[in-house]
Parts: sequence; C-alpha cells; structure tokens
Amino acid sequence: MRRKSFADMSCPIARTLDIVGEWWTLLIVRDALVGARRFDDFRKSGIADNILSARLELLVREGILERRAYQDRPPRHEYLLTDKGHDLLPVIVSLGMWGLKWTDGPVRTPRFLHIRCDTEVSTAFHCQTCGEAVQPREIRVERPTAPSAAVNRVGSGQAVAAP
Amino acid sequence: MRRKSFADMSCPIARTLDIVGEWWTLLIVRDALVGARRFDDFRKSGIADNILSARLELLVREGILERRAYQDRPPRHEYLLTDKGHDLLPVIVSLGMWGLKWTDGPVRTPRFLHIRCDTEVSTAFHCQTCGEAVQPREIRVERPTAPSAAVNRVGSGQAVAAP
DNA sequence: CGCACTGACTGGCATGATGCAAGTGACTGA
DNA sequence: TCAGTCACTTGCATCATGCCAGTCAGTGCG
Repeated sequence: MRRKSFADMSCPIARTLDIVGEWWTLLIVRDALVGARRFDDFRKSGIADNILSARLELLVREGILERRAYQDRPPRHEYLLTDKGHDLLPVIVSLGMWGLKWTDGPVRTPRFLHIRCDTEVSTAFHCQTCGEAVQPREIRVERPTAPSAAVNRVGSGQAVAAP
Repeated sequence: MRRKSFADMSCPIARTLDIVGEWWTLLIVRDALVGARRFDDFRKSGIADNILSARLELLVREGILERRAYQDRPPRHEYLLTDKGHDLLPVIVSLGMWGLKWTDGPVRTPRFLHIRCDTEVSTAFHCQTCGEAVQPREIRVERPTAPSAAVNRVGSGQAVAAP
C-alpha cells in the first residue's frame, strides 16, 4: 500500500518526514555525516542492497546527497552530503540525545566536535530574551495558527492535529 | 517483509529510530505536543484508523504516551505525553527547522515558547569551551570509536557505517 | 420510540515496502 | 584462467499501509 504523502501538508515537520521518514533513510544520513561515501560503506549498517540503492537514489534526487564519480573504469560513484544534507545534523543529534537518555544498550554514537576548539558540542534550546539555555520542560508548545479557529472541545483543550 | 530491527544496534540514534521511525509516529508525537489527546484529535492528521490505533498502542507500550480514562460509560481514553515523550521535543523542532529551510509550502508549524517570558525559543548547537552558539557547518562529526580499527580505504577516508 | 449521528476503535482486503539472496558486469590480482 | 571485489539489479515472499466498512455504546432529535 503506497504510503500517504506528507509532502503537501502545511507543516514543515511533516514535509521533512515525507523526505527522510522512511526506514533506513536517516541512518544513511548518519553514516554520511560520519564519513561513509561508497555503496559498500553504507552497506555496513546492515541495510539490504536494493533498499540502499533506492535510498541513495532518493537522497540524491532530494538534494541531500550528491553523487560523484571516483573512477571511470568501471564507472563508480560516491555519495557526499550537500549543505542541505548537512543541515540534517541537528535532527541526527537530537535523535541521538533522546536515545542516549531513554534507551538501553551500548553507547556507540558519533561525536560532534566544534572544529575550532575540538570540544564536543551539545544542542539545546535557547531563549534570546533571557539569554540562556532552556530545558524542554520549560517550553510551551503552541499549535499552528489556523484560518478557521479550532473548535473548542469542552474540557479537553483545543486540540487539533495538523495536516 | 518485517523490517529489520534497529533495537539491538549499538548506536542510540538507531535505537531511537527503531521506536519512533515508523511512518506517522513522529507526527502523532507532534500532535500530542500541540495538545491532541483523543483518538479523534489525532485522526485529523489524515492517518488511517487502524494505523493510528496501532501507533497509539506502540507509543503507550514504549512509555512515550500514557493512556488515561476520561469517561467510563462507555470507557474512553485519552493519550498524554510522558516525560519520555516530551523529551522528543528537540527531535520535532529540528525536523521543523530543516523543513522550514529546505522545503516549500505554507508555513504552519507549532511555535515553541519559553514559558517564563513567552519568547519563541530556537534550538542550536552550543560550545561550552567557547561559550557560544555553533553552526552545523562548524561541527566535525567523528565516527564512533570501534574496538577493531576500521580498515583504511585508500583515498576515501575511513568510512564505516555503524550497525 | 426509532433513527441518525458521534466517538473509539476493529477487521478484511489489496497494494506497496521491505528483506533475502542470487545474479550481472567490469575490473584486479595471483 | 579463476576467484574475489564492487556496485548495483532482480525475483520473490512477507509484512506495513491505507481504505473503508463494521461494531458498540451513547446522545439527541423528531
């Protein structure tokens, strides 16, 4: 059954997931961030050949990876992250942080280092007004503004799932 | 074909994706963050009933949502984020930020406000040593340390995909 | 009272996604 | 020459998904 597309949804979160939300896709991005370039490099994650082939094609088509020839007899290509692809770094990092905190198992995760000083960087919310870091618990999520006001549901708040 | 599980992988990113990486799951988390509570609330995203039912059950089982009765004739339940679930906020936000920058379409995204001062917060990398925000471009990703050193591949760097 | 509607699911079925594993072609090295 | 490597491609079986009807309990209206 073809999955319902999120591409035409008005929410950018959904649109991102439409592009990178398939099984294995973000693991490929992770591996590309870590330095994987060739088909054989990416294969080491355990992904099936045909799925890897399809995902690489998708990531190239979406401009997240670019395909570059590294030899011509036979023609061989490697896959490099674009700027667009590199901008998925915060997604990867936040997934890793959640997994570190809430899943069990060995901790074998990429490290993210500030190039200038070689210190490991962390990601956090920041408030420009207060000038300080903010914990997720200190954040109130406000739903998207809708042209038609959401129908009040008595006693359960104004909950509307966004298409 | 049953998907290959990422649960036993040594990478926390993979383990997170094993839990929340199915189609629709993170959109449900998004909606829960925005205030959706009931089956009907979540359904508004366009998800099929049986998939929603299965995803809610998974999120409850994984401790991301808790199921709470809101009436008993007939028995009816609503679904609320746990702390574990709320900690997926950075994942949702980073997905939204990427989508804002790199996808086209209307911008109808949740807003994330600092409770104390009602300012919209943003997420960013931070370097403790330099005491400043760091752009993704200023970050070097280092692959996970491996007990067996990666085999050098001449001319292509030391690329190893992590299981 | 009967009927229509609502909400929260459950279930049947057809189609696409996935994984396994074999195959292909070009090349290299012993 | 043969075996191995690399980068895919392909065939097939099994699961994931979506559509939509159905069920049950309750409510409200004519």
